[in-house]
Amino acid sequence: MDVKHLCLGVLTIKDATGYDIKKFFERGFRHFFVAGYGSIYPALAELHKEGLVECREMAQDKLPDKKVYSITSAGRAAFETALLGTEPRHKVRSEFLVLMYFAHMLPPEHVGLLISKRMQEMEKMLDGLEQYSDARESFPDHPGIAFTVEFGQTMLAAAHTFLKEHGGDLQTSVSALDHKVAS
Amino acid sequence: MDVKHLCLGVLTIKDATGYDIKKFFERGFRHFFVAGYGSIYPALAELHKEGLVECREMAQDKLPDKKVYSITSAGRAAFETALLGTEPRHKVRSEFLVLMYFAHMLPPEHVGLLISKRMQEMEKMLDGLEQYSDARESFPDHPGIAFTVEFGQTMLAAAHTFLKEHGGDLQTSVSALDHKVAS
DNA sequence: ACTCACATGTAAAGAGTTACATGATTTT
DNA sequence: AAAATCATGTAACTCTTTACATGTGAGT
Repeated sequence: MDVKHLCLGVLTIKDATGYDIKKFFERGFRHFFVAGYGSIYPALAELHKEGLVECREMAQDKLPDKKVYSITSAGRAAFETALLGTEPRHKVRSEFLVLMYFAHMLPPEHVGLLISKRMQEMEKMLDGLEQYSDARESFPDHPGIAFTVEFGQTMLAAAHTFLKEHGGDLQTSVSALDHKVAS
Repeated sequence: MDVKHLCLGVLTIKDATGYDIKKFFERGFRHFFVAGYGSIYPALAELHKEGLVECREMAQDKLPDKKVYSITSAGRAAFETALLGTEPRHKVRSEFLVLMYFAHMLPPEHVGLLISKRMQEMEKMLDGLEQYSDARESFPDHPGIAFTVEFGQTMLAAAHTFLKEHGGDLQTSVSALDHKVAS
């Protein structure tokens, strides 16, 4: 399941331009999949070459032409096959937690700053997901959308609470160590 | 913060072979950083070339020679610098959640299977973290270890609970859609 | 003045994964 | 008999990230 297939997946929901797809990613699944233009545009070009999507070019006033892609029936079939063969991985790569792991090697204030920054990011993501709070009604035949949104909300809330409750303690411990080293 | 720097980080805690480092990764930070031999061994070779680690070769009976690495003072300094310059990213890439997002395109039993598999994996990871339940006492000058372990336990528990409480609903919704399509 | 939204793309570099290659010992 | 543990490494492949390249219009 790479960016190419995910684009195909988005196109099963609605027609879209590369730009739209990026937006869609950012809103709906930023918390579990990230993709930039550098991978989306080449993916769409390839899908087109393979006949899995069609493309209508639309001229615009004072703006570059829009390329609206739609999925073909071959594309839909390919996506379904890909889904069935996808290994259900779930990988986290957190430089933030690496930093927390080695917090004892950082200035205590830096630790505090990192934690509050991370909390802010989480709040931003939670705000983004809030826009999907009506997913159950808006997408009655896509129950997975509400499911993943609620999953994301649950995870983000749990992480946020953890940092709020234990972040201070970590900073305190690091400070204490600092003083010991200094003495 | 790449595998190279993380290896350096592990070596600030204790001397280790490439094999040991992999073990260490698996136990202590599997929930937020993954690395295989294919990235660890080349990383150690480079660190050695750069003088950031030293290496003692130890012959063994009936087993290949062991290469035990230790960090040098230059290595320690390099790691501290790297830490201070590390962007606190936290990225999730979940094919599992992609599958859940598109659950309506999968056979309902498949959805159920995916969820229970994922829950089992989580249980395994929780078991792994349990071995670190005494981290606060075992590593009194590394408070970040207990912090990240508890963070991981919190996240895994929250995810597990979510799947337990809502996984069935998703499967039910998908089943209902299936019948509608069939009719 | 500056930043955000709209809109598409390329190219090089960087990083990690997977598969390959080898092989004895211990546990199940 | 099979699987896991111990132990090291290479090479090709795949994929993504980052930086570059260009430009208008609207809002603050």
